[in-house]
Amino acid sequence: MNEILKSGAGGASGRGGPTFAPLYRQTQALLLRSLQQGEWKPGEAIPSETELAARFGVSQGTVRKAIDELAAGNLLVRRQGRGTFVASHQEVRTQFRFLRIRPDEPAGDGAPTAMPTTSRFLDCRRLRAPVEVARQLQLRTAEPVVQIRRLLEVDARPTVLDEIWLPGARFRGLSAERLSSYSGPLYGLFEAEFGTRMIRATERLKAIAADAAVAHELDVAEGSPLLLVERLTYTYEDVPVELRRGYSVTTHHHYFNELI
Amino acid sequence: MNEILKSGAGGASGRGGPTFAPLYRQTQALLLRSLQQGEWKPGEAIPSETELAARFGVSQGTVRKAIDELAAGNLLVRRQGRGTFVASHQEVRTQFRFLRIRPDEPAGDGAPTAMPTTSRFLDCRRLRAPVEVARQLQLRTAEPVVQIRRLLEVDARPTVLDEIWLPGARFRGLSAERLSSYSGPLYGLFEAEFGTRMIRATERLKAIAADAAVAHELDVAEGSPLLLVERLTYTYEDVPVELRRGYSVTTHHHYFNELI
DNA sequence: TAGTGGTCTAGACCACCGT
DNA sequence: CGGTGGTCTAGACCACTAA
Repeated sequence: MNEILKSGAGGASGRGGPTFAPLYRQTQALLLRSLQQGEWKPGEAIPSETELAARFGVSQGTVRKAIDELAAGNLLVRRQGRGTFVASHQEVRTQFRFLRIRPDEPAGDGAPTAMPTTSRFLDCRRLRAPVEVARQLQLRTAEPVVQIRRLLEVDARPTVLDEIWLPGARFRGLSAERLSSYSGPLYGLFEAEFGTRMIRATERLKAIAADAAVAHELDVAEGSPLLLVERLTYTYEDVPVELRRGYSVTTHHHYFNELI
Repeated sequence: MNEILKSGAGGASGRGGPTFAPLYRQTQALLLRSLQQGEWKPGEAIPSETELAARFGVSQGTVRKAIDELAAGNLLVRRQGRGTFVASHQEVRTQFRFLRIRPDEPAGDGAPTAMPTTSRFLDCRRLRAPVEVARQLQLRTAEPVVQIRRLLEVDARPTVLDEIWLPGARFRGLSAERLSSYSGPLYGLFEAEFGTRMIRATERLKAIAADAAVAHELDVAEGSPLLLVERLTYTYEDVPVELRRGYSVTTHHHYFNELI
């Protein structure tokens, strides 16, 4: 199981020839491979820094730097005195990393404390991917996809109508029953049941006028301004695995963002 | 000019008594103080790591870690072989850190290449702070503030109407002439002419219906859905120094965000 | 008490930059 | 070439956690 690092591995430079990646990046790549292959599952501890240093034949400091960056990217979580763990969407800390809709009043800038959110599934169907969905998910048109629609109620108000598209091949057993029998974050289900961990996402926001169908679901007047959040979510190696369109009522809520 | 660090300085713990901050955090605090006091101006190089290590009486590795975090927070910029520089809003890299509106089509996820943006100033007035503005800027109601209104045109389309509020005391000589005679990013002017550097910002986004006045400026129909971006910008030590309300037309543009 | 991550050091060497 | 940041190491000690 030991891996040997040599100068001369991986890395890509600007022009032509391949360059040499620093040891800590090679170490990082090996860790990423193990994570992707599921050697350690979400929530589990990875080996200690000393152990990894021995395995990879580098110093502890080098392993440390490799882990540092993975922890910064929310792939790993360090806990002093306990170890380093594979991040999981089932944990509370990670809960609000991807949900940026907040009630207007209470919390200042920090994460909302106990925001009573319930998710109601409307339907879950298997379809052939429309052109635009296929393009964004990097599938061929008409490849099988799963479409989920659900309503998020925050503070007992219907607030977000989500329309979620997933590659059919990757989410084979996904069904309406499976969804409604599961409580907890959707991404938690995905990582536990389908081995697909959402790593990062890009979002595009627009203001649009509610059409009749959406207005009805959200209990607002047709033509009301809605916040449209289009999200593309990626798993390891920058593979897009979820397209999501969220239609949000922002009369008592807002989308929160921090620029650093 | 030398500073001596001892165990026992700064830092705040959960309960009661003060705790000891690690050396690299104390170093960071000293660097921050120098930055805030303008010992090194935006765009200038700070002393080398070795030099700082000697000045603060710590090892180079400790200075390095202190700088690492400041660089991660975009306060400093490292350039291999050249030195470490105070970040500046006058540079091109920093340009799009705070402007998240992008044209729909061209660029993928990367920063837009040569997005033709022109800023037209509508007015610049000195007023007494309305309640809500005062609250957010942590001023007393009716304290003097500067209000700037401007129109951003992207790709020759009127796209964002900005309404900017600044504390009057901090921006004393700011006037319409000063603004129109200055080309370049607003934050560049603020840091160069008023010694106030914008460090981070929080934004709250909503979808709203355009009222008559805003609709007229943006050349859209009254009631059209607009993206409202309310930004609170902070300088050193988390002091809020700018409140901005941006009304964006998102028919051909969107607000881009990345979740990590 | 043993094991983990967190801090700190000193020193070596490399990669890059300007002169 | 000299100076800068970037990498890597080995070892010491601290702080926290769990058994």
